Amino acid sequence: MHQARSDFLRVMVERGFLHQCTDFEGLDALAATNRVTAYIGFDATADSLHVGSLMQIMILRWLQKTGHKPIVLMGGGTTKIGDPSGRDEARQLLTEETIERNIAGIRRVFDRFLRFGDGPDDAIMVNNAEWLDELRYIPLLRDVGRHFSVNRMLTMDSVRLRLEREQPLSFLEFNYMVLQAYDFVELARRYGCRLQMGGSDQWGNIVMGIELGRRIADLELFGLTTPLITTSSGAKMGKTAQGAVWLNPERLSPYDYYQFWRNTEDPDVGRFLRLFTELPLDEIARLERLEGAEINEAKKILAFEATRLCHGDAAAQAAAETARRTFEEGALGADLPTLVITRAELAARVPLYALLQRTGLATSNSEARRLIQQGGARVNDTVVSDATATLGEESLTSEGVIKLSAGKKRHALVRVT
RNA sequence: GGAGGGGUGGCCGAGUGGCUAAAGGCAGCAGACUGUAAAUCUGCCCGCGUCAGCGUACGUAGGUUCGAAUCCUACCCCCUCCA
Repeated sequence: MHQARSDFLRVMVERGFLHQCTDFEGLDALAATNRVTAYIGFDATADSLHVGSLMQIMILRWLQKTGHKPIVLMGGGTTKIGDPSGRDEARQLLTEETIERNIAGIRRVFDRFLRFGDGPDDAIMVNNAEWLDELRYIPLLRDVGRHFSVNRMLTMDSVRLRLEREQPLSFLEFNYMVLQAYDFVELARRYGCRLQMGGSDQWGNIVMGIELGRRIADLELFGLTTPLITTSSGAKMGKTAQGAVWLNPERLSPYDYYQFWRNTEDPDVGRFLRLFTELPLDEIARLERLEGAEINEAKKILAFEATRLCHGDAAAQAAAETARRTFEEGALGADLPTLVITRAELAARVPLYALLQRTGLATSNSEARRLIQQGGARVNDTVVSDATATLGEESLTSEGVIKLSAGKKRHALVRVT
């Protein structure tokens, strides 16, 4: 489609990050000759981000790699109010301390992907609470509010779709786009930020920011969005059995993160390699041509590279090695989730279902029992289908552990002290 | 402020006094088939319990009944229309 002159936009196009851009040629010309400062906003509702945000993280990374300056904007101000979307009555308001902690956790994720500092192309993280907290209503209405047309706002997708579906839309939420537009202008003033990026659902908000910048500060700003990413079977990406696929190791171990990518559906492999690894495009083209069982090689590379970016080389090696030993040799991998119990407890015999529950392979004893009855539970790779079975010291392997499995893919170890 | 409609299991959504731990769908788990993929078929899917047992559950709190998700009262929340 587009021929980009700038490294940054060329990467965006070639690797599939670009969905829409407000002025492709203009931005391209700017990025080809100047260092561009760009930002993406993130909520501070959890202490980590999940793969749903990974595209956004990757474009900030590419931005930096191609010589530009990324700003990570934390929505500390907006989070304080609480996102009013949906019909969910129990949205608890986050306290200031929680938000602080969340921002700190998210910062650790970004530290893996970006280089922060004071240099011209070092990334910075800023919190919109810095300016939103101090806004005064009347001045805001006079200076900013008068540039927004309600008629226009009502036609924006985010609002229109809600109204058409007769779903509630609070005034607070209606104002989100005003605040977000204001953020962009504030970042432009403070840091010379010229570009806002985001998911395709942010298009309307981004455009509002650009218009506001032109009206109140005579700024020429740009916007760029990424496509909404789903798996080829249509599922929203980033959900798994246990919940969201988190990017920090306290929430999801590097091994599980590796497994998430390892289990990518065939048709997604090429696309994911382009988006979530930094392998050269010709190498990716080669990998995605693999067919049948051979595509598993490509999935291993995807899993390894994606894990490396997020958790570092050592963790990725360990995860890959554990996966290899567990799946290809049927042996034990050191990285598997491990439960430690005392030798005395084991000697007194422990029900299998209890161990399954305690290792996290089942969420309750009932679920563990069902698992056993359905033939999905294995002890040291032998199926055990008696729901009343107990384990004792005889189950310890020569390595001094018990390997428990739930189905073919989920494994855990029990060790004694 | 007035009138009407509604709050059911992770989500959607049936259910108007016992047969309801609650139809159906989605999501999820396991088995079969495979390539740690997809699709398909089968079983499971509140908790505790070595079965058929018990405990909780249909917005919240009470009440009526031998018996309530279903009836009554109060409260909370949501939606629509009117003012």
